[in-house]
Amino acid sequence: MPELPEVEVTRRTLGRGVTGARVLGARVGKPLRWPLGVDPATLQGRRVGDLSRRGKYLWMPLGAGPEDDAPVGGLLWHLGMSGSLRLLAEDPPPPPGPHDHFDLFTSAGVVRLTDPRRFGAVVWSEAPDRDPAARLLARLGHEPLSDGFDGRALRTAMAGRRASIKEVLLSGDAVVGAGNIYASEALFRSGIDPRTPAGELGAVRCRRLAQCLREVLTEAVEMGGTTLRDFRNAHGHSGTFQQVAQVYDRAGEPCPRCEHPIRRIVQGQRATYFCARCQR
DNA sequence: CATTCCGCCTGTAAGC
DNA sequence: TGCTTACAGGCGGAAT
Repeated sequence: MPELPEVEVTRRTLGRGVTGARVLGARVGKPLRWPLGVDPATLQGRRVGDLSRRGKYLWMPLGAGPEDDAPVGGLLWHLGMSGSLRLLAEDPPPPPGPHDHFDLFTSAGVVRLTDPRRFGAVVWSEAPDRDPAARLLARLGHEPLSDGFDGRALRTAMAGRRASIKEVLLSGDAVVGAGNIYASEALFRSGIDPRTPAGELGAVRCRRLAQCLREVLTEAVEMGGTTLRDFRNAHGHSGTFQQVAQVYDRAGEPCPRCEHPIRRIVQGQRATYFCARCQR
C-alpha cells in the first residue's frame, strides 16, 4: 500500500521525466474516490511544473495555458490502497487495461494511474491552498522528513491523546506518512509497545520514535519503497523494502532481536505486528 | 473536541 | 470444483 516512501519514490521517478512537458489532454476512466472536478479539455497546453509531496498526496502544478488569462492550477494525486503512477513514453502508448483509470497525455508521454481498488484520486485544484486541495491537506500533521520534525514536535502534537500510539501514527494528524507497514516498523525499531496511549509517551521515547520513523522512511525511499503486490515506481520497477521489514506481516516468526515470536493484534480494525518482549 | 465507525473497492484466500 | 464469505487497508466524513 502506498505510504510516504512509495509516494516520494513516485514523485522522484515521475518528476524527472514529466517536469516541463506540455499537457495534450486527459482520459478519465472508471470513477475514483473523487471526481476530477474539471473538464479535461481545459488542461490542454498547460506546462507541468515541479512535483511536490505533502504526506501521501502528490501535487502536480499545471502552469498557465496558451491563453494568458488561464489560471494556474494543478492536479492533486493520491494513490489510495493500490495505486501507482507510470510514465509511458512509447508512442503510441499501450491501450489502457481494466485497472487504468486516468491518463494524462503529455509531450513527454502518458502519466497513467493504475489502481485496482480505486481508493485513489486525481483532483483538479486552482492551487494547493485552495479547495478542494486545501480541504484535503488541512488536517495533516508534521512532515517526518522535514528539518523541523523531532521528538519535541511529535510530543507536542500528541499531547493529551488517549488513543494508542499506533493508531495516532496511522491517523496522520500528528505526523504524516506512516501507514500500516511503516508504523509497525518504526515502533519496533524504537522499542515502543504499539498499545501505549500516545499522550503518555515522554520526551525520551518521543525522541526515539521520531528518529526511528525518519530512519525507516528514509531507508524505504532509498530501497524504492515496499512492493507487496501493486506498487511500482514511474518506470514500472518494484521496491525492495519488504525484504527487510522486521515485523510487518511476520506473525509467529521469531523476533530478529530476541527470537520471541512476533505477535499480531488488531487496533482500530487494522493489523499491528510487534514483539511483546522488545517493545514496552 | 475527541473518538469510533462506516463506506468506498477488488483480489486473494479460507470455508462449506 | 465452485460458490460464498471474510479480509486487507487509506482516509474522509458521519455518528457518537
